[in-house]
Amino acid sequence: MRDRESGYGSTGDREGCPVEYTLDVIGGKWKGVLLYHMIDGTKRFNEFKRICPSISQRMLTLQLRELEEDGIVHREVFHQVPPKVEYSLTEFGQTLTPIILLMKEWGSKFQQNSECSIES
Amino acid sequence: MRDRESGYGSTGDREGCPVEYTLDVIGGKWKGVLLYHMIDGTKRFNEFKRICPSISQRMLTLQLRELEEDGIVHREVFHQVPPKVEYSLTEFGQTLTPIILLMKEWGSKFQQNSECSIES
DNA sequence: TGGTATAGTATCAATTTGTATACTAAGGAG
DNA sequence: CTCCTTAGTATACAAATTGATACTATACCA
Repeated sequence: MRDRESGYGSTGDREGCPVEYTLDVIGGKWKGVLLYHMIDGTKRFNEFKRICPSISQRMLTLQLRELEEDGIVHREVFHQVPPKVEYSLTEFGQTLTPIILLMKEWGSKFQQNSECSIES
Repeated sequence: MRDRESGYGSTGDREGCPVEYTLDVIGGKWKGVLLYHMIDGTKRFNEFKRICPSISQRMLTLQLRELEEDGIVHREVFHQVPPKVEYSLTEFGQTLTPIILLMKEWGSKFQQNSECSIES
């Protein structure tokens, strides 16, 4: 598990914490998107690169590793040449799908430029 | 509305986008928490400071302003002395409550140290 | 005249996050 | 012998986010 230094004192001021905890797990810039793509099955490293080309290799690695550390994602290495690594949701990770899907619905519903949006 | 330069090309690789859009709106380090506390009614600036003392005054201002810019939160200034400013969810902001509540549920369920979570 | 309260700003420093580029390993193809 | 592939690391750097501290305005209260 990753470090979670919440910095809370012992004063019991943690009412907002569950939400904060959840956002800590899925709130990374790319995590929700990666999770979303794993809902419909296992994905390989380069598949992610193809699906979201705007994420750099380094960030992809880092975000996937954090998800792995949090027990959300299972990483399976196939010792082949060329190498093959598959990423999938763990059982624990699956418990997040309702949230992700709800976020997807909300996003589709309210995103203005739902089709093009590429400017100038 | 805030800038949203997604940096996507014109290749239509935006399947993950709704999730990304949603996270862009509520994914700020403190936004989910602030939203969560506004679900049960209007909050004043100092109430937020009391509820989550680990957020600095500056960040509180910034995050609330972003939520305001995104049309999620309504900010009402009362010209009194000492000043009073009330923050509440807009109608649009209310559409986010299912997500926030789901995140709260998930968080409460899986957070290890749940010693002092929600009162309710 | 000074202190209290609220809701902020302003400024700078530190931390976190992200990007770009080059590099590795290992086996097979040419 | 060199190039191709995949799934990364290593390094250097830039940008964005966050934090710490001090400061403002205004009216009331003593």
